[in-house]
Amino acid sequence: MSNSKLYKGSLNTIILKLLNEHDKMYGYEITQKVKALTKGELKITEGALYPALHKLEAEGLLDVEVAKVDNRLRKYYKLTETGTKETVNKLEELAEYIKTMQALVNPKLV
Amino acid sequence: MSNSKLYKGSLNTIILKLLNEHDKMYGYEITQKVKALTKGELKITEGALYPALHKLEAEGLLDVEVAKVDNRLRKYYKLTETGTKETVNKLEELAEYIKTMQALVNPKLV
DNA sequence: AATATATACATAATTTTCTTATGTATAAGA
DNA sequence: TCTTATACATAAGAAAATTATGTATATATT
Repeated sequence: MSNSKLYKGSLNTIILKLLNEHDKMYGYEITQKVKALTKGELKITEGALYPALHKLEAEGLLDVEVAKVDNRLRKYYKLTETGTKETVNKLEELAEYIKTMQALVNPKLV
Repeated sequence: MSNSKLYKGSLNTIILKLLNEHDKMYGYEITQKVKALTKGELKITEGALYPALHKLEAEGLLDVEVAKVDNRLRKYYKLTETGTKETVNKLEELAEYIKTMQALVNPKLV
């Protein structure tokens, strides 16, 4: 994912937020979108992404729809209602995380 | 550590930064300091903290000094020179992480 | 005096999340 | 023809945490 270990635990937040923005996306598209948005800083590996998508689907946060484009398989994922609610939670947690870490590394400013 | 998984991977950064601020600290003191600075948001568990301290020491980032206070053992940790350099790296990584995540969750602002 | 809580360390089993490696298959470009 | 891009998947292993224990002393409460 990156040389930094801080991204551990962030993958679900990233997936959910992207699906919240783009309605429906397929796995490979997510990897490319993340690469583009972060200017190459962050690369989502397939070994991390696909199991994560399967798990989110199993938990009922994502719905999947299979399509065939140019004779190739695509699995489009979209948020369920529960998934949309969970996205809000994840984003709140991210904001809280950033606030907390800033309190720790920059105690004078907080 | 917290209900949020985002803290996974942040523990070393937190330890190094606190030691950078406070010169020398012992394990239990670190747990209390984190609790206080984050107003209870973040609780470092012993099962995470002590192995992390041992590893940082084994990697040469921390020096340890044992003391007896009130007939109880304390292990004071302090940054080595390498540890101080690594603290700078970790803080840069944290800043980069926050920047990257903001690009992902708030693409319009970036 | 007895009991609970706080201080202070430690580790072992398990879980979660990721990396690395590998596999299949089609399309497009050099 | 061969490499790169597209598109999925999983398995083995590593890393970092959780949860559960364990030891021991000091202090506060009942």
